[in-house]
Amino acid sequence: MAQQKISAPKGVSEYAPPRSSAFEFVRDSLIAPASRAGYQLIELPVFEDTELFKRGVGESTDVVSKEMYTFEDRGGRSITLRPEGTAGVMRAVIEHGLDRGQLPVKVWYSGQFFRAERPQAGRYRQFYQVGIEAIGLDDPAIDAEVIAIADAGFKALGLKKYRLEITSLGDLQSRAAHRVDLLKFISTLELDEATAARAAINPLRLFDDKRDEMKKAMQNAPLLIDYLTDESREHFNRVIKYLDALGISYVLNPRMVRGLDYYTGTTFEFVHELLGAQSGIGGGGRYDGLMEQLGGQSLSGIGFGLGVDRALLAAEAEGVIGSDAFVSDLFIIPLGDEAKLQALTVASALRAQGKTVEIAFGDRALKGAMKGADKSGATYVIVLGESEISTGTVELKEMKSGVSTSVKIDSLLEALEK
RNA sequence: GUGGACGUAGCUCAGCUGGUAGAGCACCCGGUUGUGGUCCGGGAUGUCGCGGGUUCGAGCCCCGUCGUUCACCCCA
Repeated sequence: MAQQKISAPKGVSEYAPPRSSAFEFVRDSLIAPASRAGYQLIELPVFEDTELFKRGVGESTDVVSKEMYTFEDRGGRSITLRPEGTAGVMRAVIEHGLDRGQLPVKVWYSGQFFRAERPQAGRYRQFYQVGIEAIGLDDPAIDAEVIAIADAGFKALGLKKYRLEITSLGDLQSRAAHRVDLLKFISTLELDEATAARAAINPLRLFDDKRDEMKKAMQNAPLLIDYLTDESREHFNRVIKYLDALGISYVLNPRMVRGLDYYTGTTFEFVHELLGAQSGIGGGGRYDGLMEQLGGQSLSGIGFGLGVDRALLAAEAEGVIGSDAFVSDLFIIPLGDEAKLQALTVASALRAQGKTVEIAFGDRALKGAMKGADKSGATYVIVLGESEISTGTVELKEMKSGVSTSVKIDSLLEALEK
């Protein structure tokens, strides 16, 4: 009796072969530059105390107020599936006293995150991000380095059609001054109910409105960048100077808005041109008050998160995804029971030496097995039957040329390495 | 969360004004006994997303539901 099929929960992204190898390539390419810059892996739980995100990310944010997967565990604790990476990293850094050692603390992470949004292409309820955090250094040079690492990841992937947008959100003083004038400006606007509600929660949000009439209305709104304190301005100017020196191109976007409360100072976003509405492939910035907010010492920090799913979509859209499909070195076709045993032995020995070896089990006809070998893209094929076993010699066939040479089974390794 | 589009074999899709489903690709087998890619021949496959309704009769019409997708929103 056929049972009813069970399908994946709504809106999750998952990757099966052969696309999974593209996913793997994207994920690894994006994060590789981090370890080359001395960042070390930090592996964290996917669920945390709900309070961590409320306090870290901010209760007024959409992410926390309406997009979290929160539930009570069996001990009555409120648990939340992590919607982003930074808060968890800060929690762990404080908990393990990493900030008591040499600064900055430099870590990278990779994994899945969860947000209960309405799904569409590039926006999933479970999605993948890689990211880094550099904690405990105010130097604008680290800002530039962090941005350069993200940019290097996208470049390593082969992406071209994206841009880096950058601005500074300034410090508390800068934002307070700006907020007063911005609210004054907004009060002169006629807003519909939903928009007014958004403005009440975070007036900066109005800069993000996609509607033309709103864009026009906000044309003359006071910009935060014009309210930076001398210190914030100087910091930002130096970041820009370093980026120029690094040859990293960027667009200044003083209207950029970020959805997480902890951002301060340098803030940036990578936007891809071919992705439609979900075009942000990465973003990050400083979060100078976060650690203290979470009960740690008062250290600054900066980091980014890159969307692996979206970067994959972008790579596919640009047609730059490398065709590094799985290919084995040797494909063994055993004929008969005795040969299977022999094939297993030979394969184990070669695999122990680092060779990728596949065996055609299942007693397929030789023709079918050869077809399988061909499809697998294997470099070499051997047929293992009675005569081969008794003579200890096989015909090593190179699939591409069709040429085969006699090789002793014992010297297969050397033959493969030629 | 709001509004719109779509949902037919593993994949891409066709199916005229309602009459109980097809193509290409992929897959499997064979073309004389142990060597692939081309070619030729043959073959399997669908509760037409799901549930109701209208009708003598629905893949085609109506309602609901689930999923995907586009925009808003949000952001990776």
